[in-house]
Amino acid sequence: MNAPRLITLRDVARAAGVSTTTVSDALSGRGRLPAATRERVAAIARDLGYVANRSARNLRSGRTGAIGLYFPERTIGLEYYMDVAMGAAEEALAHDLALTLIPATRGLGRTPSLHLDGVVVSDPVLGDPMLQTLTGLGVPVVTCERDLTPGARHAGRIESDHVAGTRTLLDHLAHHSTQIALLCPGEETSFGLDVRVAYQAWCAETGRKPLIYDVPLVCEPQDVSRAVAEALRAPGGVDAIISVPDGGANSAVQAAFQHGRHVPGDLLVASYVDSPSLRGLPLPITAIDIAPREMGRRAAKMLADLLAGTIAAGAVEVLPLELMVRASTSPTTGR
Amino acid sequence: MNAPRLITLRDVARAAGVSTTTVSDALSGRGRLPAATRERVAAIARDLGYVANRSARNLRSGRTGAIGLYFPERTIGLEYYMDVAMGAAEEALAHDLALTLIPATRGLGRTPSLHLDGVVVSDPVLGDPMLQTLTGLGVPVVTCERDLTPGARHAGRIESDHVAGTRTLLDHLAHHSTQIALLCPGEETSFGLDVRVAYQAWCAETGRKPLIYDVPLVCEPQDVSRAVAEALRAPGGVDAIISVPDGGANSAVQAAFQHGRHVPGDLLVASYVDSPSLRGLPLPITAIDIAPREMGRRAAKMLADLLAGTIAAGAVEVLPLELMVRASTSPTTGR
DNA sequence: AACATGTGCAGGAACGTTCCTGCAATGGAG
DNA sequence: CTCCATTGCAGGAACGTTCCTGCACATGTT
Repeated sequence: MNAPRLITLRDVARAAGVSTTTVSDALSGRGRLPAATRERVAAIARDLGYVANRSARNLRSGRTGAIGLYFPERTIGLEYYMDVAMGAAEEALAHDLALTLIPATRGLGRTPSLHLDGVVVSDPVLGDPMLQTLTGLGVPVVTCERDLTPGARHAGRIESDHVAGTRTLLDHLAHHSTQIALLCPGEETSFGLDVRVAYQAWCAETGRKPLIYDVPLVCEPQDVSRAVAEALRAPGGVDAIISVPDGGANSAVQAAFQHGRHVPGDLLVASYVDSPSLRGLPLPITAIDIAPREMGRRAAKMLADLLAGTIAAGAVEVLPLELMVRASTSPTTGR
Repeated sequence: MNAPRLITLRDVARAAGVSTTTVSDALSGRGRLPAATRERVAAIARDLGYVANRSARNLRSGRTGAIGLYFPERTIGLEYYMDVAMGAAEEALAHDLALTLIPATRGLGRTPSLHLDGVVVSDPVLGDPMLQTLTGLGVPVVTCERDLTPGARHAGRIESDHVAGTRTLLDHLAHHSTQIALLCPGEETSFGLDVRVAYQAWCAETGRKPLIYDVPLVCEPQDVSRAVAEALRAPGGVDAIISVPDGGANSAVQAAFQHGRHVPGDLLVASYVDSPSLRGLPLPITAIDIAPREMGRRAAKMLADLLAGTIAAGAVEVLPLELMVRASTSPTTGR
């Protein structure tokens, strides 16, 4: 029942007739060894089924071998973060790092000690106390999207061009609509802020009146229903609605039905954030694919590169967005 | 920029004028030490801000300090697993364990080495090659729901009584309906199997004809739409539909609308798996709350207890289910 | 007084790596 | 042939913890 006494460096060294130093160097690519020796040792290690003990390696090298992932808790829109998490986990594993989930420590009495080499924060929310905790760890932080906290400086960032994304979506909707309402979370995230600002700028340029309806970041379906009801009462009417949060568009469509509107006949509905649940509905919903899996993947890769010293702190990467046009905004083709 | 040379046991020992052994014993509760000494040492350690080095502890004790979480990849229904993950992460942290996400290693060339003290598998799927990989790690495995693999024996299990849950939901629907269709995934999971079997038994007892329509475990909205269309064509008609997968009920309602049916007026729709997105829709959908967060929490706790030796292998725990009656199955109160 | 028993702690060997240092052998330049 | 640089490897000290062993002292028992 006990662990079957794993193979160590020393075992490999004995089998190869060399020192542990040589084995370590051969496997890691360090030291001055001819290729022949490296290969011979590597072959023996493989045959013996040697796998390096992580705790020993970590102890010696002062690492923990793990990076953390933190994101705000939500009751809807979790598909996005799930994808981010899976992308990050895959990429981390490819770099020999474990991806550790960091729960929001609301109820915990003592602050648990987090032993991590770095942290990925997906969608930092202004005022979230965990942000301070995590940056206080003294390890590199890579954020997905910008951290709006004044003076916040992180080791790296992946971001999407939400200004461009918003404009693309608006331009698309403008083909068949004139009054476009935006159901948007507040300015606690760079995401919400950018979409808002881009929307306002676009409205100003095209001479339209901006119609923004707040929905909370932690957005429940009833919040969307309420916002839709309000939007439909707008003076001058509304002939298109963008629901920004992931998953909100379903509720928006249903709410519109309840108010006697027909999508896409006399009302276009789009989501800003795409998600699998929007794709195959009886009425598929137009959205922007913000590639969450790729987001997680890139963030983990950037963190791994920062830790390896391959890249320097302050890196920023921009992820492309893609507009997915579907039936909910195609009045001519939609039935 | 370098790590600020953390406080070690030796530092505390020097400050307290004792040996490292004494400090280690005092903090861990081992050894023969009077309470006075323990408290004095603990106070000094606290003052110095001592936090134990995990790698060293792990190396010495042969642990990794981390447990893994694995679940099948899905394109819908991720909210459930997200909740499981968060519950598990919280509980793990409370036991000083890190919760590591295990991605399905489809594309990875080499099998990455997983260094874990134990694994939680949420919803083992029959035939999933990862199951073998994970049990092959030689560490305790706790499953959420049963593993249907023949001969599979795991260290522990948390399960829900889906037979009881299914009967409760069916009894509820029977008040206002006679022909109840079931949109159910196959028998690769104990969950799908139990719901199916319970449904068939209930139908036999109540003298009804079972109407089962397969939907894949990895269930896209169009799968649900197709199944609904088929169900509505059933000879003798259908006046209630249960969509088993998380998130599928939304699509079912929409599909029913498209076929000219009114929910809950002339068709009741329920989900088996509850999720936040069902709760606050304009038409809230009846479902069984299977408490995913608690599921994750319990699984992590059981694994931690197994590792600590507090409980013995073979433990099984059953989680209560709760029927959440909402408007989609209340033809009298629903508008 | 002699002896067992228990208490309070210290010493030091591991755990499996990494990496710094050192030393023989080799090879070319003078 | 001598000298120095380079190559190929070995020795061994850390990293910070746990835990086995042992020693001194105190307290009871005959």
